[in-house]
Amino acid sequence: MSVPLSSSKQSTVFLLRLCLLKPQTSAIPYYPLHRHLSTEPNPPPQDEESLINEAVQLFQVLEDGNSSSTQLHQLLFSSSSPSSPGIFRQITRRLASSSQALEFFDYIRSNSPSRELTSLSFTFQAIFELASREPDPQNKLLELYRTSKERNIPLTVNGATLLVRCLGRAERVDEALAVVDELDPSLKNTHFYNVVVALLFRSGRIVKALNMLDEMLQPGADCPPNDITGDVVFAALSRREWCGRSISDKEIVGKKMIGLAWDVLHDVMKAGGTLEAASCNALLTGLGRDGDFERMNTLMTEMKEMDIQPNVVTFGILINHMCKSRRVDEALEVFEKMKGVSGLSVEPDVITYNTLIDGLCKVGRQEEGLTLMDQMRSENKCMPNTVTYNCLIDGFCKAGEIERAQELFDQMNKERVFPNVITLNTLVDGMCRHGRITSAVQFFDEMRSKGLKGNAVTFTTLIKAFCNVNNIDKAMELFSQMSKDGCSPDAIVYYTLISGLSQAGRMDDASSVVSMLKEAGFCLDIVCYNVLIGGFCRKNKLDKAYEMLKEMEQAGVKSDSVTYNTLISYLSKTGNFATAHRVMRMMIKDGLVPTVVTYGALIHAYCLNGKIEEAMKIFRDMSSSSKVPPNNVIYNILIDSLCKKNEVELALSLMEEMKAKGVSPNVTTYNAMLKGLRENNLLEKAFDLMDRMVEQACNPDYITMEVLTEWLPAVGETGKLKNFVQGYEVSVSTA
DNA sequence: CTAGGGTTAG
Repeated sequence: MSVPLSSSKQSTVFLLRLCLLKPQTSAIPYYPLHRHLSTEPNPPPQDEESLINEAVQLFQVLEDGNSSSTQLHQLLFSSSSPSSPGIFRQITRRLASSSQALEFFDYIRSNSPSRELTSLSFTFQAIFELASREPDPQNKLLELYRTSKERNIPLTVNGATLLVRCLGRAERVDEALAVVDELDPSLKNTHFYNVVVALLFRSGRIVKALNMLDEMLQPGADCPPNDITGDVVFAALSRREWCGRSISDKEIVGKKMIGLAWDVLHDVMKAGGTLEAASCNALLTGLGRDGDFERMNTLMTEMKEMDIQPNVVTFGILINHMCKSRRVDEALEVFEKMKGVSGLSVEPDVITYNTLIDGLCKVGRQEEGLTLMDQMRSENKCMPNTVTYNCLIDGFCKAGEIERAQELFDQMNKERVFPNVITLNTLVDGMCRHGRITSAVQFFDEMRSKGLKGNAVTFTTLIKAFCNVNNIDKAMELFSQMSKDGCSPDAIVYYTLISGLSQAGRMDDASSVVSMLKEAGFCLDIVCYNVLIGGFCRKNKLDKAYEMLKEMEQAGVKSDSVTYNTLISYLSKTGNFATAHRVMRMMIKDGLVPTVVTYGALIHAYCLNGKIEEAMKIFRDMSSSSKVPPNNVIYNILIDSLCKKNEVELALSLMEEMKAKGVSPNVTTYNAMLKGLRENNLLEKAFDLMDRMVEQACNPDYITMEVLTEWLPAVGETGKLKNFVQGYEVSVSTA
């Protein structure tokens, strides 16, 4: 039964479909729109049928030079000929080829100049249809499209649809979009929009696709979305990798998608449609991705009100997002609740457990994670899998308990839970981070011999580790090894290596890696440019740094505040203050705001150049304008410089100011201050600071200890030094 | 549900 629905109902159908993860039969009758969109006209009545056949035959012989033109003319254009509106289109459809059809079209036009435009449009559509079934349809259609424009024949919606679909298939998206713009907006129908939106999503033009969808949803528009539209949007929504977009774009688009889905779901609710947990789960996932806890909560409440049973996935989403925001105890509460509250219990599955175990490990509660693994076995006969072990191994690695991690690795092997590349990478990373690079490489080799190969992540981890210990040669060796191992480097591998080389001052090597990166088809991003600019500056190669800036401009990569700060820091450190200030003005002109780092760079450089008054001036400036309040790095620079200039009183007053403004001192602050106090033998002040350090649990470092052990015993204050050290031992034992 | 990346002032 096909009952025409009001447009609001039709959009409900769309909304409902949009919200369902799996297609389901809708409770609301669905009007088969496609029947109205079909390009097949109704079969002609019998008398017309014979007229059409006759005309087709006459036209074909006319081509051969016969003089049947009068006959044809009479058949088609005499006052007695029963020309129904679609008659020419019918004839055109039956001609042998699109080129013949075009001739026929011109024939009618020259014989019936008063022919109305719509009729001609439909006839031309028939030519498009013929061409689309012939060889090389894309070029033929484009050619015909040009012809139609030359002859001033407007497109029909189906003609346009055909063109868009055909061009889209040939990935000639821009040409397809030109067709879209060409079509009379009032002709656009649902089918047309569906084809266009699908094409836009497919070609990654998400924003444009969403705008199109908005057009469809406009109250006045006569093209309500149907289930196909829903399918198209859903396919796009679940496709996570929207390649080639920047993060901010992704966010905007994601928000718009979520917003659409949110409205959709609520329209369904208002319309009294039936919803399943799966629909809500899809939306919850999106909201979670957005970090929108508020609306997640609202939705959960609404689910309850509407008697929609949450399932294990629903709880999984909630638990996951609580864990991800480090609210593990709340996650555990939800976990307990799902198991047995108000009669309807939902059994946790291995994913639920893994999520929680990971959450616990990520906040350093890996022992509890281990307990939970035991619990899943015993309480739920739910066996741990590779992911379970990976989470726990990572937890113990991050805690520096590499042996425990290795024990878990052995245990999983014994239980025949097979390690995968993530297990490998997790252990390799853990070893590297805790100074066991050699073991990491050994383990990597061992696994490879057993058939577990590494991937780009493994190599990134090792390359970074070797760069960190300044073993650049080994890092480069690994980089060349990876291609030999049949593992192609991704952008992250290149970035890591470029950064390591730049940090090590090996700018020639860094440049050659940049060339390789480009050869591999990757691009430098802003961070990578900043890394390189910083590297060139440190090597005093300002010309190279400027080359990078030029290249950035050509590549359309905008400088950010880090870029400017890097330059300002270099310029001012080399005494080039005038240029530094000029660059700062450029920065502002460029729409960027000087940050605390910008001021820090200038202040530091003024201090280094002995211009402490200039430094103080900037410092007072930033304090008063207070848009950029000084942080402890700024104070540390000044305190250190003042102490070195023997202006200890001034330094002490800055420390008081820090206290008043709630900027916490750190070990660097205390070290600078204590050195200054030692120079002036201001013992009482030093004791005061030492007490403050203990109070604030600010751990002394080797510099602190050096200063104090050289100073206090020499002035007979060994007791104070002992107390100071003990203060930390006490706080360690109470912790 | 699990693994890897880089930058600027002390």
